Amino acid sequence: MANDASTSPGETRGADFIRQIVNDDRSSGRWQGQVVTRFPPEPNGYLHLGHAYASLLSYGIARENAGRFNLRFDDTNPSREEQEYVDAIRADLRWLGLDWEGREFYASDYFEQLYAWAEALVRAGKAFVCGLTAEELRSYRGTLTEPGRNSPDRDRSPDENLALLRGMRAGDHAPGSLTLRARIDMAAPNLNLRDPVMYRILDATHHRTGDAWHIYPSYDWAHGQSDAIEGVTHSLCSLEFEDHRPLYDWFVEALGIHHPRQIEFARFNLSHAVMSKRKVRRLVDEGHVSGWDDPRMLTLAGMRRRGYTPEAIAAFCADVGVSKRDKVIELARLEHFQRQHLNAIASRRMAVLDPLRVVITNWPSGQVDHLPAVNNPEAPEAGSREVPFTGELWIERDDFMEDPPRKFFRLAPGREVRLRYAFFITCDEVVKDADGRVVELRCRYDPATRGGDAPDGRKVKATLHWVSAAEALRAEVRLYDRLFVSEQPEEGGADFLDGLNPDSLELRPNAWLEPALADARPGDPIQFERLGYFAVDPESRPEALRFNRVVGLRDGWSRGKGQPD
RNA sequence: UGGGGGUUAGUCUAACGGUUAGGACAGCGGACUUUGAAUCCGCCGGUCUGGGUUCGAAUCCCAGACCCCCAGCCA
Repeated sequence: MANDASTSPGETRGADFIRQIVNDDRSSGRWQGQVVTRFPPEPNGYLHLGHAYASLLSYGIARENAGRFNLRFDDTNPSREEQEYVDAIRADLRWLGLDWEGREFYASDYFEQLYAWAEALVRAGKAFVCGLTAEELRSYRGTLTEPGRNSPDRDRSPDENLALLRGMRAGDHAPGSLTLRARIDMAAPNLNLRDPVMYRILDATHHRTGDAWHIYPSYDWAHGQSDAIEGVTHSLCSLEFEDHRPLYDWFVEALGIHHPRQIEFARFNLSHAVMSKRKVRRLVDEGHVSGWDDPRMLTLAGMRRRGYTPEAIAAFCADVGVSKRDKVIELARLEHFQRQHLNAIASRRMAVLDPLRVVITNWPSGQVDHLPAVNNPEAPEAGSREVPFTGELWIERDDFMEDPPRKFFRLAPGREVRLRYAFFITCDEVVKDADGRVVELRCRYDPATRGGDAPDGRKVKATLHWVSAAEALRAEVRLYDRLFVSEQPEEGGADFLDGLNPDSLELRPNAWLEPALADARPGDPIQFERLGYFAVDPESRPEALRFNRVVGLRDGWSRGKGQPD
């Protein structure tokens, strides 16, 4: 997690531009050196990798500066927000490792205060009730190049406005019939300043306040004031709110309340993926994925299910850095950090995904040997386990070729290879079925090579993973790959769904696992040797084991295969 | 053709007028290897363009190009 020592107060070199600002503010004594940040998700969907980045950034900056970090649900639009999402967001953030120390707030906590402030602005002549319809409002707003026009209601008296506003609150007016607008400048080049809407009348039940309110604050009216109430010092948000900062500042100034500093950063896109809420929702709604937690999704729920670890996500987010330029991060980068973390902690196990039978012809009938196998070569303290070896085994079908090309050095007729942790075997005979398909290999083992070394010093070119047939556990293994073949599915005119990867999920329903995998639980970091990192799916049951591939091992063999040599 | 941002290798990022423009990821090559993994070593490759200031410019100035965001009673 972020514990960047290079960002102590006054120190700016090496720090990103936001941390430099925070450091400068601390050393200049602004806000008495306090640092308070917040993460303000709207509970209208599931969190994804981009939210992880944003939340970790605000959380990290608070921690590095011995400050506070608040979680605040931005629940100002009851028509699309639900408790289900609040619960999911909370769970995701906890899983990520964020600790808001009980400071879990809601914009709706502040509805009463916001309303009182609205009346104050009305009294001060800085807000008015407007009777323009939505369509009229749009036309009065002007365009990017032409100024807007004042609302006919703009100069209504404060008393009348107050009466109307109270009526709005009381439910005396139909949804859409009136709005409360800030009285700023209809000729402002920044459209956000053209008398923006503060309150709209909504006929909806709020997930927390129920039917207590008929009016709901807009984002602009709620956000800065919520920050102010919480004493937020540095309010971090993404670039599209840069245009809103003058309005953010205008409101807190007009109210004369605590004035947080809004700082905007660029979010990122991941290659071969979509991040926008709208598109992610469409994947779910149209059934292109199994749900919000489909392991192919970059939702935190999906990534958790897939087997991604919060540590890897945090390392990835820290590495992406903070800037204001558009960025598309290569998926390989995420995978790198995931491999790096799992390599250090994953238990090595053997699993055969696409099995080919091997009979050891000279193995003493009925005998079972138990061979010690290292759990994690990167962590000797993880110890070892024993794997059973018998005369009938499964190996990976890919690990045998009847007529191998030059650089294939796994098993082939007449060739000797090592079975990991076990013995050298030599392939004597290939058994085929009526269709010519290889169904069994008959091999001879060398008893002197027990453990995997030949006393005579002879070498083999390959080491294969294997599982003893009698003791093996059957499982379904799911191989996940990028959801999109196109690098940037969101770009270009074509429908982003055209870029869907038809092979993003490959089932291996007949996999065989070594017995030690019987008690693996969801969340346990596991490497299937030579294949990749895998995780137990939450829906896995003892009688129907199910594993998900998090990410494959780097594979120099298959990478080089397509290249001319 | 209004306003607000942005532009350093394929990707992300560092540089704070003085570095042979650094690092990571990707790619390529090699060493090692009981995971074709990991590890180690090496290579490839960059300052948007054009002027100017300066002994010296990615950095400062001028002009231009290109990209992103904004016309919800969404956030």
